[in-house]
Amino acid sequence: MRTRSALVAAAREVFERDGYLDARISDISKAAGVASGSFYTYFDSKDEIFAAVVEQVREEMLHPHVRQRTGIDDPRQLIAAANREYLLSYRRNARLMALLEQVSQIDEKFQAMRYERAMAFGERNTAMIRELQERGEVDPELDPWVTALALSNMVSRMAYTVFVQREKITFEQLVDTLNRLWWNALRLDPAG
Amino acid sequence: MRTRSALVAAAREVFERDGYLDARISDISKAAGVASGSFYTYFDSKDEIFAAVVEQVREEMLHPHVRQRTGIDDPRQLIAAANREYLLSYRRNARLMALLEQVSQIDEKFQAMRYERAMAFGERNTAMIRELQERGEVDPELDPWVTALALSNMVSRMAYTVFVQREKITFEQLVDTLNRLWWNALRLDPAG
Amino acid sequence: MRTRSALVAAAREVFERDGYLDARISDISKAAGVASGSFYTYFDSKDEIFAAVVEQVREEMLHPHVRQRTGIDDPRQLIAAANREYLLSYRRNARLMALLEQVSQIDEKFQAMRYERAMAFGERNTAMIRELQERGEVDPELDPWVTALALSNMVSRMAYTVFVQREKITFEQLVDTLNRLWWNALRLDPAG
Amino acid sequence: MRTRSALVAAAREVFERDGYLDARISDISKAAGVASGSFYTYFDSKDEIFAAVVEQVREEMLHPHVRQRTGIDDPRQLIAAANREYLLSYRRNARLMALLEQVSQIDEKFQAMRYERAMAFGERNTAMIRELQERGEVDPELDPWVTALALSNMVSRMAYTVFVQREKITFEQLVDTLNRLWWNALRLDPAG
DNA sequence: AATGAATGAGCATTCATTCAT
DNA sequence: GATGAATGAATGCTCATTCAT
Repeated sequence: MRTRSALVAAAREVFERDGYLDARISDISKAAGVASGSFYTYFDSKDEIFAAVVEQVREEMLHPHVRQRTGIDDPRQLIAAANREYLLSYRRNARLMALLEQVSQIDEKFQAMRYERAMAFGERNTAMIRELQERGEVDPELDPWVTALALSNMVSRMAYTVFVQREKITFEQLVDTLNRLWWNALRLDPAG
Repeated sequence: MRTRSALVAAAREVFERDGYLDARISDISKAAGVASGSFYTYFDSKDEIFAAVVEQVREEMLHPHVRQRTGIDDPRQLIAAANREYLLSYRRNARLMALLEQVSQIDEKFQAMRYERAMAFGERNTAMIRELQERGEVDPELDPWVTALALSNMVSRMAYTVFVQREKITFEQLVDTLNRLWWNALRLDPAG
Repeated sequence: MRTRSALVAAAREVFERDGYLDARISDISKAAGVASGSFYTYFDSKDEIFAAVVEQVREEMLHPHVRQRTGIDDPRQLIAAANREYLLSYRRNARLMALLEQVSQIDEKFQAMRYERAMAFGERNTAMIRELQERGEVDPELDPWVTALALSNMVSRMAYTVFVQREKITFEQLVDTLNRLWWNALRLDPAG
Repeated sequence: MRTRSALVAAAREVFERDGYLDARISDISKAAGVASGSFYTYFDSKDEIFAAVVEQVREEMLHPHVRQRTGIDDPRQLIAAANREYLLSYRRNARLMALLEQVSQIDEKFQAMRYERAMAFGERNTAMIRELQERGEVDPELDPWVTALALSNMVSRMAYTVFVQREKITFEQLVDTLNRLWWNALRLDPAG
């Protein structure tokens, strides 16, 4: 099992350093300090170990930051909190997020994974928007599903632009603007 | 020159069918009905012929749609027109846009190309937003540059979601929601 | 015919610049300012045009320097004159001689050519040595044929060492030493 | 290591049979009875394995023939012994010497190698000639360095002529004539 | 005779995967 | 389980040669 862990850790390093395509299985084994053949005791292919890397990171991201919704009730503050959390997490794992973006363009399996993740986000937000519309706090003309997807995409794409492509925008500038855009877009009154 | 055209046409076919990575140069030659060596009379590498495909499509996109801004003055209508035009164009070339997205994750040269294109869009919109802020028609709290990038990203990402990932959203639903989100986000009053 | 001449001249340039192996037929045509296909109107292959280059140089070497033995009778002076002439000619055409050396290692046809040339030289010298032995002026213990070959090889190899490999030896130093070595080797008395 | 040895042995065979240029790496692998890819476990290129072949032969040539100078003091005998030893060794490895000659005309790396070897020989002989001149046993008019190079070249070139080009000269005839030519050339008196 | 685009055989090289130890 | 040498399929690229114009 130590070998397996070493391989996953090494794989993350190598993937982040060389990119998915240029990462050779022999490089991963070498970085893990094991023989090239040992790779196949635990994984069958490059995409399988990549999945393991992603899985490991997902666990890391969940464990220490299990923020149960801390009783925030104001929708504006709720949105702001969610955006900040997402952006912090993205920044923390920027290299891996870049990698995921890359791999999802190369391997269909991961394209599906990313898609599902986006949909999950979307659904959660859809529910929120719909509820707020029913409460009369949000522009009733907006289609909740399309709106949820669009705003989520806006945030994730900006995270990519700033943290991966290194567009020179400060973190606070980014969060602040995205929050305002969400609020405005939904016509969430500050009075809310 | 007939050979060159045949190669570019064949390349587009093969790229759209197999993806950039799986497209073999020999396949392109074969699809063009020329000898494998003929490829190298016109191109030096796969990315060079891909650039030619992109260039050709860009020309196609410019020619018949040279819409000089037809005297639209209302910012809401201006935004709506731009969104519609962009989405129509994206839908028309969806396969190629998907390809560009893929290749820009694989080849740094195209990553740069896409980045520059995004920046150009962004700058145009930044200027518009700044002007509208000065006229008092747009939320003055928004940072023009971050806002422009965010909203552009929102639109292009939704185009990808709908036309490439085939998320089931109708064209009118999409344009309509994106327009509203732009207007709301900027706090552009319907009154103009 | 102008095309043929242009090709031969261009071939010499290209061969001397790039070496036999790296010289491409298309380069020769380009250097001659003719289409690549035109090469085949006059030559069938690289070694054929190389033969033409060699032939042309051979003609150049004969024409202006037709030194009939100008009544030299002293064997020592005869040898000295032959050595000097050979070395001057070698120096004048050093690049081509290097090329010949190279090509004779690559193409059997030219190996045979060089061999025959060496034999011709050898035979002339064999006759001379035999005659001098009969006159009692040369060491009678020496085998005329082996001696002739050995001394010829000594001179031609030193020409290569000095004019091609650029070993730092002055021309006069070279001629002088080789002359003495010939004379000594044959035990040709200065008294004549 | 068995594979490496098999490759070097096979390479020597293939090189001697086909010549350096026509030897394909796949042929060498095939002759060694290993997969084509295995070649690259041990060598990076054709010239690298050629260097290994040369190295191996050099070792073979050194081991069994470590002739410490057996107290020969007479310069004539010393020269005779050196010539005989050189010619025997050349004859024993004639095919490889021919190959070296060929490759040194093709690959600059080996040209340099051959040149250095010739210089080493030359320097040893230069020292000997200078010493004999000081002792008054050798013609003082000869330049020691040019003489050493010339006589060395004479011997090595004759070895090539006889053992590679198969000029019909018996071994004893060859050694004997070359010895006399050395002695005469230096004016080394039989009296010692 | 001249052109030069088109041809396609030929070979080096990489690297995921296997398997005897 | 671990090893790592051996495997061999797969493909890009060059360039001498042809031939329709």
